[in-house]
Amino acid sequence: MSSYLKVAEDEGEEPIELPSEDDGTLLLSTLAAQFPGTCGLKYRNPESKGIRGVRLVEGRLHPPDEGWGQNVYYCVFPKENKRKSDDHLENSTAKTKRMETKAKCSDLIILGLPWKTTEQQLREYFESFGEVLMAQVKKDPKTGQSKGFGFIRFANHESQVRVMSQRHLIDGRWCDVKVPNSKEGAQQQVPCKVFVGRCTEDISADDLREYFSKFGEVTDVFIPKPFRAFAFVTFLDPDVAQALCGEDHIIKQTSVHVSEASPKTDFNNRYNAAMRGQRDQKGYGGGGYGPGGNGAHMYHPQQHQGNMQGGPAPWAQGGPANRGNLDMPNLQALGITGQGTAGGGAGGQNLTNPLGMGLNLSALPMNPALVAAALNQAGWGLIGNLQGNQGTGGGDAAPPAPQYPNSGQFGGGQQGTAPPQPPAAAGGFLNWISPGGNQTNPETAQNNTGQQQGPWQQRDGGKSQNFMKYEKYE
DNA sequence: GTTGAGCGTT
Repeated sequence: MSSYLKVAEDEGEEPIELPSEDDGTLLLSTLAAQFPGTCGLKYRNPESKGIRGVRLVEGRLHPPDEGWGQNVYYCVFPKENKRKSDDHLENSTAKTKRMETKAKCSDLIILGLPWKTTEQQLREYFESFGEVLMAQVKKDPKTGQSKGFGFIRFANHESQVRVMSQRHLIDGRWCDVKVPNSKEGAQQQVPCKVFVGRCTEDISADDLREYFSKFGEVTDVFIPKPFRAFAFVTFLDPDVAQALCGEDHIIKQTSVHVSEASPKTDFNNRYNAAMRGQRDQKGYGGGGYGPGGNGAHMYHPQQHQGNMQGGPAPWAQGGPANRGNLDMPNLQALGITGQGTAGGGAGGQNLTNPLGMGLNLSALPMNPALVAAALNQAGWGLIGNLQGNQGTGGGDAAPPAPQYPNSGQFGGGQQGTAPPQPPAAAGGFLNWISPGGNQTNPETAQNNTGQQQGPWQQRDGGKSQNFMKYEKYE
């Protein structure tokens, strides 16, 4: 049984009660679900009056010796520390940091916003990830009704990268953040997402997440409703996703088949079919990840060069890449659209990856040190989890004791059935948490109830045919 | 029953 501890964003703020795991620890992911961007906890020691930090090991926050007690714990945000530590960064970190600040930000689209979320709320939510230059909620000009999506722009690219690599619980709904379609070269390439076919109805999102977590951190599971015998699983690391493609896996005694997740519109499918086998002539900056780049498998061999100077890094050996031999990060999906100007003159770069040697994001899950450097400010707790997950290396090595960074749902098993929709509590974020501390797992809610979809069905009326923007590719 | 929902008056 989990107990609850009080956590507030800062002193003077109202605490939220968060559930601890059976072992008494608090998952950083549980914390981050309520306080995005948090990297740790601190509290004021009642005896010494001093501020104490909470031990964080592999994504789990450990209670003080005397237990969580009635203390109110406060979130630690990376930005707070940044100013002080900036000048004392180790070289490698400092370099990474400089590079990151050179990468340009682009607008990001936020999909799935609650109708009631305002621009101010949107801004406030994302400010915990970094300076927000712009926040918009798109509305019907006549009625003022939100269209359920919006845009933000960060000042720092690191914030953008961070925000794009996870989903966001905003006002009780899970929202996706992506580079908008309208941005050049922003097609989702090198999918972190795989298609899982031949699913049976008794395979839940949790089952999929649990099963696939042994290969790498799973950032999302999507099961279309009504049941259609397939699902999508998204990994943090595109290498992991790629490596699994083509394989059969047995989940709950069912053989499921993993393959590439293809773009979802009819147009895109037609487009892919048309482009397959052709060389990409334009629009994809050197070819590669574009649907027409290299046949069904979107990796372009040349693109390895940028990352492969002198061969793979030792820590990469035997990693998931071993099965797919794929080293390119999902740069574009992370919003690195080719505008960056990473310093240094390493060879082997190419047009598609101007950041080349600098920011090998695909390495993140396998190289905690680089993770630490690249996501330094984030804290994230990924670090511990990634360390755990890298055990996938060596091909058939026994999976590490799995960490489940995103939920706490495994600690508690099938905890709670979510309400069909979070209550539209009045005002403010997080009010959907019932006062009794009766938290549900919104992710489970979204993926398992099949009803959470809320306003989505009504949003488009099935008339979205925004194909015009693709004309340039024909 | 093997491909998902949503993309910007500037």
